[in-house]
Amino acid sequence: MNASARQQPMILPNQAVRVRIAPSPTGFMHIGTARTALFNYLFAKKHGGKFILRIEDTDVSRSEKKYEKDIIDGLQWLGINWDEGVLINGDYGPYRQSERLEIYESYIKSLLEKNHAYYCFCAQEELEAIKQDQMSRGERPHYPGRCSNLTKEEIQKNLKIEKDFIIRIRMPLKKVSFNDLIRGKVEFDTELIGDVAIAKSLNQPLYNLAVVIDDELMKVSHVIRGEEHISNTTIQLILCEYMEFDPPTYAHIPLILAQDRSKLSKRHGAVSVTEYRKEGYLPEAVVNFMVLLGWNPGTEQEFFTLDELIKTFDLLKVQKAGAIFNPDKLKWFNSHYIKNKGVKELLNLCIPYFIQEKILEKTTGGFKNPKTKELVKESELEKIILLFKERMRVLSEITKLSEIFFIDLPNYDKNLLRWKELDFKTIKSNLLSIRKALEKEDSSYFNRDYLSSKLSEITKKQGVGETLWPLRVALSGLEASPGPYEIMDVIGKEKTIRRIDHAIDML
RNA sequence: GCUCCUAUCGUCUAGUCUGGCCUAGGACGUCAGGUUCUCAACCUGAAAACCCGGGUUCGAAUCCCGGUGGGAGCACCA
Repeated sequence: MNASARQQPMILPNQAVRVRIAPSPTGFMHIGTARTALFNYLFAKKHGGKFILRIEDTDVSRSEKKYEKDIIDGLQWLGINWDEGVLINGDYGPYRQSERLEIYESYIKSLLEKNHAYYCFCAQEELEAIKQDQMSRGERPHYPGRCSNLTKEEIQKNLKIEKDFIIRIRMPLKKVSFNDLIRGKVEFDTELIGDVAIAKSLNQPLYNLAVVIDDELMKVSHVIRGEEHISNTTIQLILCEYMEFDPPTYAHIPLILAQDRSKLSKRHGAVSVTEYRKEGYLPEAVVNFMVLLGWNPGTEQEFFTLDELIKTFDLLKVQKAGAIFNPDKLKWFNSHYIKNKGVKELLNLCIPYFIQEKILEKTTGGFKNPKTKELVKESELEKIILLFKERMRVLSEITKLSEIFFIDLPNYDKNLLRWKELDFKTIKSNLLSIRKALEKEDSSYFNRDYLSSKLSEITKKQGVGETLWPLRVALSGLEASPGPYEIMDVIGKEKTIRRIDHAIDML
């Protein structure tokens, strides 16, 4: 590939940009599909074009409504909104292939009439055997063309006895090339492909046929899709030729790879957008992360809003090699966006996790702790959120992190109260003096800054680590937690004293 | 196996078209230090790459040739 090949005109003259994402609802939306959708969306918006969502559900046995819903929900959640397509409609619908069957039928008939396609009555098992044989001889497996020259009578006879058939394209022998926006000139020899199947019956098109017809009818100008479709392009180009369609401009984007460099799939863990959403990733983070897999603006900017991306995105700067999915970087983006959220918004995002883990229960006025039966004020929850804003990488972590605020007394080994080599006697007396000082304070003054200044003298006298470590452990029961003043601020005077007493009792 | 695509730190990448500003820049991660009662956050620093071999040139990550590695596709799935 040379650079000059990439300097193709991006937009054909006098042609409106119309792109699409065409997922098949056979599984939860893959992160790769989401990224392809994003690239299409950005390209459309950048060029003032339209972005279409088309559902490719021609395979009835594998398609399910719940997956279609997942795809729709996922795109909406990410903020990748389509201008035309399912749910929205438009001038070129319907946008579900299963609702376009009669459209395909006329094209299939016409291909048959023009002898560009033919009926094939070969049995599947037979074909499978041929394929195995070809593979063993080191050939690329392809249909040998046995039914390509059946007479009209033979065909009629077979149809009459209702012999199973499929429809194959009559592949011309030639070299087919196209100019890929990302890869430059790509060339294939049709001989290696053979007469592939394009329909299961007159109104059951297969993928290659259906895409071509829909892209034509929906006036799709640019097909931006995953690299795995490069070899399909040849078949689609021939179909365009046969049906006298003007083919779209192609751009094949690199794949998202797993750690082992193979195509990212379910066996590698979470691959669906829904999974990330459930775990508590923010859509901003997912979008920001995805766009940088295989593309970058050439500047050192790392954080982008969708609007900034629309301005900056450039298809020609998309990488050609696959990009490994790096979960650490996704988390890093996520924690960045969490840190930049307002408390109220963040709280609302976290509440479902509290409820799911049965830490909070909805009541008429607000929330209640189902274990202690206490009411939990929103202001208290906000304080908690504030404490963990910089500590959580994904929202679901909030429940585990904030556990100590929803229990009666922490449970821990008394050795944890030990600061360095300090003996239990000193620890006990240090805690006692703190307790004494706190006892005098009015509970309404129990906030972090006030307490910190009030206790600073004792702390200095007894030693900072010598005082604060046991105090913090007494309050949290944890080796790592927010600071003692912060905890006291949240739990208030009464609970603070109780937890300190609990520690003293243990010693 | 065959066809196509592809190649800069462990990972995402800048730089390649238009050779010198590259003793190769940034980010994630890792490590060390600072801050600090702990953790996180934050700050500072470090280690870390031009796939290999030839050629062209005063000069190559960048241009040319030849290897090698990696990936995808090869369905009556999409």
